Amino acid sequence: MAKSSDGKYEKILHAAIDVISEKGLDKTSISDIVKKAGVAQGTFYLYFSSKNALIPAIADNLLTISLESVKEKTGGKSSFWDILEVMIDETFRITKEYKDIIILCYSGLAIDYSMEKWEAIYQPYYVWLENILKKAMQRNELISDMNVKWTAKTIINLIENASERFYISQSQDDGIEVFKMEVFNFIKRSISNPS
Amino acid sequence: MAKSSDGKYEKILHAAIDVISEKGLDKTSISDIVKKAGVAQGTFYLYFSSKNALIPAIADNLLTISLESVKEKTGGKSSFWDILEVMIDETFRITKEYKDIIILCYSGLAIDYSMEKWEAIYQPYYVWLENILKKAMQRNELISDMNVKWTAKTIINLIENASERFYISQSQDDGIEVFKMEVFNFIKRSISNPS
Amino acid sequence: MAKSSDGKYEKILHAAIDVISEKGLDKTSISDIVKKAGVAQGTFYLYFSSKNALIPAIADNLLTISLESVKEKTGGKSSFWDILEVMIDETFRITKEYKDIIILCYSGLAIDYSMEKWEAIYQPYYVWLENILKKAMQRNELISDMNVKWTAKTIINLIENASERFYISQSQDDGIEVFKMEVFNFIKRSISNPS
Amino acid sequence: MAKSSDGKYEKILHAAIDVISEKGLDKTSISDIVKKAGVAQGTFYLYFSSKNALIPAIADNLLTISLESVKEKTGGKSSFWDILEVMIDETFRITKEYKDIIILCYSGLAIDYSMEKWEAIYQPYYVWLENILKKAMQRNELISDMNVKWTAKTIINLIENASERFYISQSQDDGIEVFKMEVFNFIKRSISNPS
DNA sequence: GATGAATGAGCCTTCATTCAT
DNA sequence: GATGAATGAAGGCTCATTCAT
Repeated sequence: MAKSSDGKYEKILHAAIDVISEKGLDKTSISDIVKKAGVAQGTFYLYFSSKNALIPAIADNLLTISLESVKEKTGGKSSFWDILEVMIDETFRITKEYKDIIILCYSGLAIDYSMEKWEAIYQPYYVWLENILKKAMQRNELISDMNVKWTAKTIINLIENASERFYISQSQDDGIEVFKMEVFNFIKRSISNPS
Repeated sequence: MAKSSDGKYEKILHAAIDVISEKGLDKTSISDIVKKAGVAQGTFYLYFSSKNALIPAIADNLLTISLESVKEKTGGKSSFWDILEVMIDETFRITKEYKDIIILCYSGLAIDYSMEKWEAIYQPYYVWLENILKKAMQRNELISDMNVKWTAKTIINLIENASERFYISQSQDDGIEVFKMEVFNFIKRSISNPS
Repeated sequence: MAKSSDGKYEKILHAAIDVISEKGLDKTSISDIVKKAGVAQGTFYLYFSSKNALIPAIADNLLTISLESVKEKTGGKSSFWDILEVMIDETFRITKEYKDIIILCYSGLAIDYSMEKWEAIYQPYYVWLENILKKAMQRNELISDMNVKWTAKTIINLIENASERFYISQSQDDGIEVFKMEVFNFIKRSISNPS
Repeated sequence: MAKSSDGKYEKILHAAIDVISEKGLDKTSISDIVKKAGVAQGTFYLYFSSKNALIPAIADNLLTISLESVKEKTGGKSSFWDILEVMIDETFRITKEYKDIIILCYSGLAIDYSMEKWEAIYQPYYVWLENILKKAMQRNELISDMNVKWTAKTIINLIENASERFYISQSQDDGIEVFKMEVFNFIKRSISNPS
């Protein structure tokens, strides 16, 4: 059930990630990608309809990696605050490691008014966190009057944005630990059950 | 007089905003811009070094408009919560009105790894809010153990991201008033002084 | 078969020679060349990296023609003086026929500081004449204390320059026969063995 | 009787020589030249009708310098062979010093089929050498059956070409002294009176 | 499915030249 | 004479896409 014969889909996808990370989306040509992937020019179009079709695939790939990593690291944990800590740690780690791909996703998804695709791609992450939140609410760890859907999205965004400010916008007024702690506390103050 | 410039910089800038909003950055050619601006092809390059040099200028222009609008609307207010409400209202309004430019800024600033420019452009907004926060802390409206710099950035981002999710990513699970209220409460719970 | 190349390289090269001979290098656009060659604009760049890359190819082509013609005409001759006469005749004939290309080579090779390429292109001609000179020395037709390498280059240059003065610089104080004879005698007086 | 007010003609000419020597003719814009000359864009056109009009002026300037230098150095000498030696030395020296300008003249004069201008520019040099040759013939230093006009041109060309091969085409099989000596002897064998 | 030579539309950019001041 | 902002034509080159093999 492989995507295709020789894993050419993956070859092209990873070559694209490599080259675009290095040269930026604009400066990267299909020619660069197929050269790196070791396939012919025309082969690209057997797997991707166009250059822009790459970006959702890349973004999806990145989010899948992130989510799996978070799921794995939070495997045994039940306390919401432990899970939140892992989410923060992992988001910072992944932002650092894949900052070039993240930039590419920003520039790429803005093309063609395809911003809505973000939401589709993030959907599994949102759903996962919604469930976490619900369980924590049942355990009275969190306040009860909370819009779970909205809060899940906001928390994910808040963490991601903080780490992007840190690693991409180079806004490093303080050390990374301060950054992480601020994120944690900002969220905790807002949604923990004071009981 | 009137020779130098003749407002050509502004003419080009606004023509660029118009055309790019309509067609998107990639599909817009310099030729489109100068035609709309009513200047010669070469004149463009007297004011902007390249096509990409437009984006920071556009972003800067947008933020200046936003900030001025917020400042004006909060003119007489002293309560932090009144100010926050204005910020939320204005951010949603501007996001709606200028959603195309915002998208363009996302994609444009991601090009050339010039993401750091965001921070420079936002600087005046950050500084303004930091001062607001400090005054509110002195009035005991807010908790005292707060990293003002970090919180200012986070609040601005949180509001913007929520409104972008609403208008751009079309994540309209709930009505706009719910969205706005969630933002307000999330922040309030996190930083208001419970005293 | 017939796919690869299909003689497109030659088509482009000869179209370039034709058009540039007629219009001059500066006034000739790639567009002119490909139109004449009957290939697409982009195809040009599959065979030549840039417009300037044409000139060495053209120069090489011209010298190959010249050398082959000289070799053929001197086929049966053994006397150095007969060979020299052929060289002079052929050089004058070719200069007349291809004066436009020669001018183009002068101007083209001067671009990009690629003058050294001249020497590489002339190498086969130099080597051929060096061998002729050596054999003539063994037959005692020529003086024995002669730097063969240097003399070969100088003789070739001397003939070419004279014919260029005649056809290109229009310095026709005297008839062509006088010109040719002067060249012949100048060289003969300098290197013939008086024995 | 200055060419113009502030020596702007000279300023532009020398700025042109400097910039073109450094960047090459093609890559040099009028803008570069006027910037270096410290005059306005439009001022250029008060002194030169176009960019190409520069080259004959530059070539003329170079030859005037060369000829004056040769004349000065041969001031007291009467022996033709002493004069020839000076000519060779000076030509090599000037070729080394001004190789970039010489290249520029090659490429520039080939434009617009203006090769004939070479001859006009060289005229004073030719005439000077013709007179030297005539006097030497009267002193029986040289053979008597010689086309003076043709020989003058050929000698000048032969020396120049040898030095260009040495410095520009980098054809340095032998040291410079060997090169110079070969030139001297080749000419001497050809035209000295054996008596 | 895989190839890669060929395509050709289109764009950014340069730069010689002009002209109102 | 001098200026330099403005012009706008022109062209080299790129590159996504196609299609015959």
